[in-house]
Amino acid sequence: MGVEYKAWPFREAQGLLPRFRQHPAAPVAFQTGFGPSGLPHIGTFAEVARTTWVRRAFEHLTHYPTRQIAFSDDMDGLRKVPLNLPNAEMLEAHLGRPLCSIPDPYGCCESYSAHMNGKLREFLSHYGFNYEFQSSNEAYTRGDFDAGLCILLEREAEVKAIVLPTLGEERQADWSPFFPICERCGRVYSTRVLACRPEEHALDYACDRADGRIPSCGHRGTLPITGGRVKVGWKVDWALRWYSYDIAYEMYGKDLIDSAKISGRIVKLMGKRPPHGFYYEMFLDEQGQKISKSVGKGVTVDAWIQYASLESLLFFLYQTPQRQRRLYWDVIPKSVDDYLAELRAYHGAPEEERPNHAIWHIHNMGREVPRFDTSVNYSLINNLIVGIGADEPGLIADFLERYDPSSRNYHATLMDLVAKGLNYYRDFVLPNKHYRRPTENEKRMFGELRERLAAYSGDDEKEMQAMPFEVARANGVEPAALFKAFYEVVFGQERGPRFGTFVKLVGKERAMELLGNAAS
RNA sequence: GGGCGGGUAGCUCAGCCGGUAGAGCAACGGCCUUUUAAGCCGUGGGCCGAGGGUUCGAAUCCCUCCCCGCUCACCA
Repeated sequence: MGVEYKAWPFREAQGLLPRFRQHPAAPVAFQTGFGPSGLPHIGTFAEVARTTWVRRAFEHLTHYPTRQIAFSDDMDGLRKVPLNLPNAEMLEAHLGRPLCSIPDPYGCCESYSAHMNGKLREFLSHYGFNYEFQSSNEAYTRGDFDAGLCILLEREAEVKAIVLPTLGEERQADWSPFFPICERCGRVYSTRVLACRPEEHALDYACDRADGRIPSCGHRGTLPITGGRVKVGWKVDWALRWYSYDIAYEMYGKDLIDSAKISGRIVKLMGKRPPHGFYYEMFLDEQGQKISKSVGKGVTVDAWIQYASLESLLFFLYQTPQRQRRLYWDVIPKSVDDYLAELRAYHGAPEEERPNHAIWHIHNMGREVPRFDTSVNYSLINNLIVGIGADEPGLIADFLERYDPSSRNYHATLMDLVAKGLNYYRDFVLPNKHYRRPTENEKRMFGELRERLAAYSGDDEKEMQAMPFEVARANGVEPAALFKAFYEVVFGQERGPRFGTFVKLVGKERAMELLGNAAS
């Protein structure tokens, strides 16, 4: 191929090329992970989106078939009860059991993890991602991992040699790559491996490792390692997935860099090559803290969608994944306008340059790129909303379409921007306004202004503009003081739109209503 | 302590496969036949964290150091 694209998804895809000198026999597998102990959050969304971009870039370069797996770790045990879930007492009783064998705290699905998995699938499908869902529990039970498990059992000592040095002294004593699920009490975090029996593909264990709130039942027994009766621990589990599904690509947060290294060594030990890795930086909240998974702090996908388009979120997520960035409400307006600016620029870019644009990646490899050739943008809309203090979308749109007639060609998009701008205004601008009560003198002037407006039959901007001046002079007050009072009382801000323009825009009736309220 | 990222205008950041700095907001000034501006036009403002190196030339590449943040060292 002649062109070298420098956009990061292409750099990633290019890193993958040396693995496939020949056309691969099976679709090239890209994977994302999901921990179903909580609801899917924006990090999960970001990971799936970014992986999709790399996948598409790879397809663009090679035309090889690919697949994307969303893998859910639903065999993991519950170590502590999340704060944001109902039925905490019930969950407490199931600590240490795999998520897939704990009842749904919401009571609607067949298990805890089934609920979370359902949410994930709903979430990803709703936003149009292409992926195959894979449950860890189903994979274990079905035997997807059996071959890999047998290799791990044979080479248990070597796996230990890799993992033990990374553990604390205390854990080293009884740590094993294998976590048997106790046949009697069903817990996975209370067991301890006593002996491995590689020739029988089995191991001996004891359920006597009570830890904190996780009890043990004291049972001792022997279990085959296959068929989902035994799972493997974290880094080993990751390696096992890579091994069993021939994962070629997986990205992860920078907190997992060390884990990925360990897992890579394990998968090599098993005889396969680790996937091409890529780590991304974490998003920070307003205070510069990592966005929490369990506590509903920070921006969620659904919340973003209320204030701006999905595309603007994707645009945000596309930018510099390896740089730490703040993800907070105040980044939304800028992101929307940056996105719209890119959208305008995109159509003017030469064909061969387009794959370097975020727009190309966001809109299905440049196949479905909308147009938005108008100067209207989100900040204009927000300013307008603040300026006229109106909450009628039609009114705002009217003004915009007069302001720039070309915006009429994008009416639907415009209305969406307006609706979302109004949401943003309501939730983030309005709470910061400080309305004050008018003085008696000001009330009287508002009343007089209202009467003048009522007595006037035309709708000439200049004539209406003259009214506040007349009222102010008649009361021996500086016009500036009256304007200021008007803005502070009606808009909750020191400044506002030109009076005549404002009345013309919102209509005399509405203006009189506002003045009437202010005067009472 | 290890790993990762950042330190550029008052604030938030872009620029970083080298050619003497940009945007948005804020500030200031001006404009729409009257003093009010959602809007428009314009202005000011930065030894680009510190030092050294490579180069004709470095915010941009290399080295050292300082500061800030995140993250792993317990668990998946």
